[in-house]
Amino acid sequence: MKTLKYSRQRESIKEFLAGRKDHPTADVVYMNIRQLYPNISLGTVYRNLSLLVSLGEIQRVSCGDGVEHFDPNTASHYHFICRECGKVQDVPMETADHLEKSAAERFDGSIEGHTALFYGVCRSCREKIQKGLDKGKVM
Amino acid sequence: MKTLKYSRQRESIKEFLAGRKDHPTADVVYMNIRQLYPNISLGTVYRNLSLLVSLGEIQRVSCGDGVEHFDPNTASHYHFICRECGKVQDVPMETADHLEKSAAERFDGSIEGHTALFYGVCRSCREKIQKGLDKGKVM
DNA sequence: GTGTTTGCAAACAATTTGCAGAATT
DNA sequence: AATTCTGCAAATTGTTTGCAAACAC
Repeated sequence: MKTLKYSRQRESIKEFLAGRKDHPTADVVYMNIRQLYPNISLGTVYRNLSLLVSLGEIQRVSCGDGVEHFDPNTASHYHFICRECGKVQDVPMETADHLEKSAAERFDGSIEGHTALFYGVCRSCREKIQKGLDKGKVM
Repeated sequence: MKTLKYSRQRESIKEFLAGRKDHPTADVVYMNIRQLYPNISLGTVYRNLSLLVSLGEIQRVSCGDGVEHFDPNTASHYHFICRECGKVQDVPMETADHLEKSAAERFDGSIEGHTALFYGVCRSCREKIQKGLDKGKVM
């Protein structure tokens, strides 16, 4: 049988994620936790993130950028990825569950759920681009 | 300047993809093209797939299974991934573009597009499960 | 003490890249 | 002849795993 034992590393990973509004990658988690526990290893971060996902305490978010992101909110919701900085954030809107009905009508298999990903440019990147263009046009 | 030269390998990759209703991975493309051109290398397959994507002739589809899939249909549409066999297919329904308006109202950044991914069990896996047969992963 | 978790390094899987030779124009 | 494309192998990147020591209960 497998009981769960306390680990300060795991605790701090949970805390760190909970304190973010975006959804960092394992490496970003690692870089940050290292401030507090300089000896933590990347393997431990990966192991704990996977454990937390399978415990249902956090959610793994894949968005096609080749890296997994982690979200402390396990409720079903939509995400946004910025094509400039790659940051992944929540989109605070209702999920369109009626889409699953439409899909089921037109698809020959059972639909169990869906995800949606919006992409574009986030606010801070939009601002940076505007400033960068202005400064860049110094001829 | 970079002109494009003919290559039978690239042609056969395009043909192979066009003849599939599902969206294979680079490795599956490789395995299949190898029947025709036994000396083709995986690197060439990857290079051509990337080239075709950047030419806008095919589409790259990421669906969180850790491998990229390739779709000969470049129009915006939704996908389905089977949690049993991993096969990725199209869902022939209209895209819900009004979602982008909703998202834009609630999100502080510019929304340029969206994708949706449905998941569940495809027909052939459902049948196999009912029969109790073994199932292999087809990516 | 028993079982879980850690740090480290090595292993892995998917994809990319450097290079010399082959193919296309 | 000039470029582009290929096959091969090595390199990269993100993630997982084996193991002995450290930690929690």
